[in-house]
Amino acid sequence: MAESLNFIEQIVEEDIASGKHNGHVHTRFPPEPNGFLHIGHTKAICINFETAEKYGGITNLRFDDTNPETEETMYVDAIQRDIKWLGFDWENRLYFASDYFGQLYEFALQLIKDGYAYVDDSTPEEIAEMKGTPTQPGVDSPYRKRSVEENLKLFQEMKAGVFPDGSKVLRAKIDMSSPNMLMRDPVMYRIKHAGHHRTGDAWCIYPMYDFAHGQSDAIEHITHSLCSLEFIHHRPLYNWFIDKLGIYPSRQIEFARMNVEYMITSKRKLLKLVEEGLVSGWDDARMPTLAGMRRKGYPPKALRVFCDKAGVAKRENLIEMELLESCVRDELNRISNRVHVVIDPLKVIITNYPEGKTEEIEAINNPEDDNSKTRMIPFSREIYIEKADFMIDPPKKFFRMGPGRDVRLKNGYILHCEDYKMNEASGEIEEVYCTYYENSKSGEDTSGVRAKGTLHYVSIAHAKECELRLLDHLFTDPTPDGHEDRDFLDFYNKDSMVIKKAYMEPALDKAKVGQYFQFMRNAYFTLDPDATPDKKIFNRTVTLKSSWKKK
RNA sequence: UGACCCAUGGUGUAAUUGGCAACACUACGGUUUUUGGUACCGUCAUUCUAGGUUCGAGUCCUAGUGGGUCAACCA
Repeated sequence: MAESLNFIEQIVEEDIASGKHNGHVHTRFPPEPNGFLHIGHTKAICINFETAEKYGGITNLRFDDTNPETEETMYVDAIQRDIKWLGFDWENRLYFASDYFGQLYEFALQLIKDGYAYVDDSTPEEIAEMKGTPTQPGVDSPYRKRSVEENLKLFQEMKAGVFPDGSKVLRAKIDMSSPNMLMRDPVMYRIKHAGHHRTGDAWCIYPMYDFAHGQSDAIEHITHSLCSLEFIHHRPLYNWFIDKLGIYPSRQIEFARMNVEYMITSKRKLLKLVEEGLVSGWDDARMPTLAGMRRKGYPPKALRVFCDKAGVAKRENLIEMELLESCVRDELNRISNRVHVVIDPLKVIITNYPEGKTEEIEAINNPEDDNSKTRMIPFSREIYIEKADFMIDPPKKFFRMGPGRDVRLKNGYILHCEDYKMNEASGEIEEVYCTYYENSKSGEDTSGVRAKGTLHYVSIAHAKECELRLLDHLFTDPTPDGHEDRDFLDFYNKDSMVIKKAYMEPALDKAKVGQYFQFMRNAYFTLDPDATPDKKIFNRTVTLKSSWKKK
């Protein structure tokens, strides 16, 4: 049973088989530090780290920090924290493209000397004009024929800071009539008198992506440079620079980026959500960022499995949210402790239970875990159950509480519903009266009573209040930025976070950030960092599946 | 009036490289259950179209059709 390989793995295996790079596999993840990592990056991180690991190779973390105007140290820190949280390790191989500015400058000098680059004084508009269109060839810049000596002198002066921003650029001399727009003398260096987050004011010229990325790959001896499909047109240029410079032949391979329903990955749009206050920040639990998903309660393992299951290919794709949620539930089912929390309380009085009496009932924290510990749940005469778990006139398939019915309390007794009190004016049920079967306690049930349904509850006297943040899709449309005539904000889901008060069992008082809980029969939750010792706040990660449907 | 990439169920990915279309998610049935959860079982496709090569085509060839990408001193 040969396990099937994705197309990248096939290429890697062919390379290993042919002895290329002595069978070494060395990848890199190259984020630009101008935003938080999101679900799309997660995919790229997994592909880069996992393919290297699969073939005994290693992966570098390299910040592509060639644009001083948008990049910040804060993002550098956040990005590292997020990758570590996912569980990947770049060990001591943390690099910055800015570390190579000196080397890159030398490379540029080399190309100028070899007649492959020239300084252009044209304005951005003129350069765009001369570039032509996809269907019309471009024309040569009047500065294209400058001598090597003049180019060398001007480029050195650019570096020395004698020219203002935007007055000159260094361009590769390739082919202005190439059908590939990127080969029409692409800009290699531009002048920016701006402070850089790492190099400060040491430089006033900065390399463009195309003259930094491939060269950085080569410097680091990256064997397989895995990137998303939109860079496919850059590959000829990537190879052109490697060829003309005679440097390490890294190979660029493109895969289709992963799109997920109800999520957007445009940094510009994500930043807009933050800046307009539609979310509380990059780590808002509704954001498709790693920081946001962590806060929402998605376990890192679930995210990794999700990316693996989504697969790797070159075709456009839109992954259903259900697959992500399935992965999250699967992991959470395995690792989370079960607890009792009542959200919409209905008071139940157990009339034959002694007033003032309290019992502690032992409950298993996680039945899916053989090593699971237990905890004690208080039980007393007055409890809360969910409003939805009681009906005056229930249909036949309703297995919960109703007048005259028996129902099991999870980690408790079997109750027999005797009566209820209804508010005549509102029609709302205010209290329910039950009796309990004394010999029906969980674990030592000798009553012989068979109850079809099982409810969760909290003892009113022992329950504590907490706040729940019921999270839902940030957008009401699966592809909010996929409509030409509509702005993505038109689909902002106003109900993406609903705040509710709830009653929790006392054990939850010790909940910590990073722990996962299953609020039984309801959903998975995790503690939000906004919580204080006095006020517990839980984020709803994902609901439990339910085959019970109200008509 | 160009170049490049892509095309398999509702979704995503497979198919030993020419040999009866598989897996996962969803949906819908059912079994088990002190969570209407979990687990388990079952059901759901004439591989974009038309020709061609072949004993045999999702895989190869030709021509279409459809979708995506490329014209930032962003990455």
